[in-house]
Amino acid sequence: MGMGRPREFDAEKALDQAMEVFWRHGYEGATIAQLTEAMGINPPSLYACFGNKEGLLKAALDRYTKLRNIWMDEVVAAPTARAVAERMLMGIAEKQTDPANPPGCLLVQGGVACGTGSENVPFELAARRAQNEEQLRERFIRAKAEGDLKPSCDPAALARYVSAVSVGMGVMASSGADREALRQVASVAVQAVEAQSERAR
Amino acid sequence: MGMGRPREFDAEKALDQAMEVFWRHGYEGATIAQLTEAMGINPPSLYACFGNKEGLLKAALDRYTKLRNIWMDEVVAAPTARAVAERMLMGIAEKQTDPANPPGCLLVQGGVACGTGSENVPFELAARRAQNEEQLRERFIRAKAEGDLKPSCDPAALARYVSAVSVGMGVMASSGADREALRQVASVAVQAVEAQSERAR
DNA sequence: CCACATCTGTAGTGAACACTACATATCTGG
DNA sequence: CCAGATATGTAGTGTTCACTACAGATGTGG
Repeated sequence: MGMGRPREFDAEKALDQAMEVFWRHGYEGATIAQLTEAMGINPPSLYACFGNKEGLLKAALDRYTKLRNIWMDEVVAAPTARAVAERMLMGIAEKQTDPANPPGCLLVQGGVACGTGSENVPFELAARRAQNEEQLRERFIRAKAEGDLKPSCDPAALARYVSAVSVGMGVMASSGADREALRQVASVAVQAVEAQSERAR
Repeated sequence: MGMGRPREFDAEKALDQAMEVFWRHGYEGATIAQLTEAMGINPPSLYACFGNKEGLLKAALDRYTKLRNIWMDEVVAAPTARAVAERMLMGIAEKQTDPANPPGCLLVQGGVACGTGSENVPFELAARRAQNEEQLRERFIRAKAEGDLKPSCDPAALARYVSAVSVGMGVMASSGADREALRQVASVAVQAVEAQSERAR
């Protein structure tokens, strides 16, 4: 038996375009018409490939978080907790104002609140944000074990803090804050991590 | 000539209910049916009183920011920049996990990204968030003049930072973070303000 | 008590939405 | 080259959306 007609579009290129639409308009604000237009395909191809709108979002999130996790691996490779925080927040200041992408962060812009029928979308995004927080938490636990962070420091709280700042920066970026403004926020934020550090500065 | 039939509902009570719906579902996720049901009125009454959905949102935001500004006045009345930041962020930890309201902050949950036709809603929310940042900024400028903040400190950057943290906490709250988690974030965040303070601790 | 103005409830309106039926096209295995 | 399988494009489907026409109700000024 045959294998059927092959797909005529590149699923990853299409996902990149869908990602941008969700990023700019949010899950509910993005329409199938906008998505298919950006992806260069027709609705039946979208549904055959991704199931439904939510399936498309999840596929786009998979792609987004995959790239992001690679970057996070570099972030947590920094030598100290302070350096980790600085590398992360300064990097976020760059990324969230990169003109190649919509401003802000897809994991926030995708939707913090949704209407009936899409209630789990915000949870889906929160779960992916939690992954990054978890990476930070583990890194800070190690930092504490290494004597880099003070014995009184709570690594989980510190990870939550850095995660919260990055989310806040994302919202600011999406509402027009420029790169320099975000850098300033990052710069101040890092000082809280420094305050939790053993004098290594 | 007569003055017409008087309104049968309390506009402020109705606004409180509408506020909660927007808060929980966001601007786009909230439907007129949900809003009218929560407000206890029918669509024509809503449109006669508030113009349209966006007018209703603005009225709800007016009410929300009015109450919030009263609170912010108390916040900036704290004696030092550090105390201002602590009072604000700890207060936000309480408010954003108050079971009397939906979790998070209406100025964020209302919508950080919107679809075509509602593009100005995120700007509307951002403008109201900027009001609080402005209040903080002025307070920190004063703190610097008073020698409470270091001469090297940028009050605008510090205000942006505290504002960003509060937004980040709001997103965390809406995705399930409990009061204690937010308190921990606030506690860490304050240390960055402390680092900008002249030794008054 | 009458003219006028405004509110309220019922019952819709057209438009936009996510999603799909169906005919056609393009592949593989035999 | 044929049968089975999957993709594509056209053209819809029913549903839900924000919003409103209209008729009746309830007030005030003269």
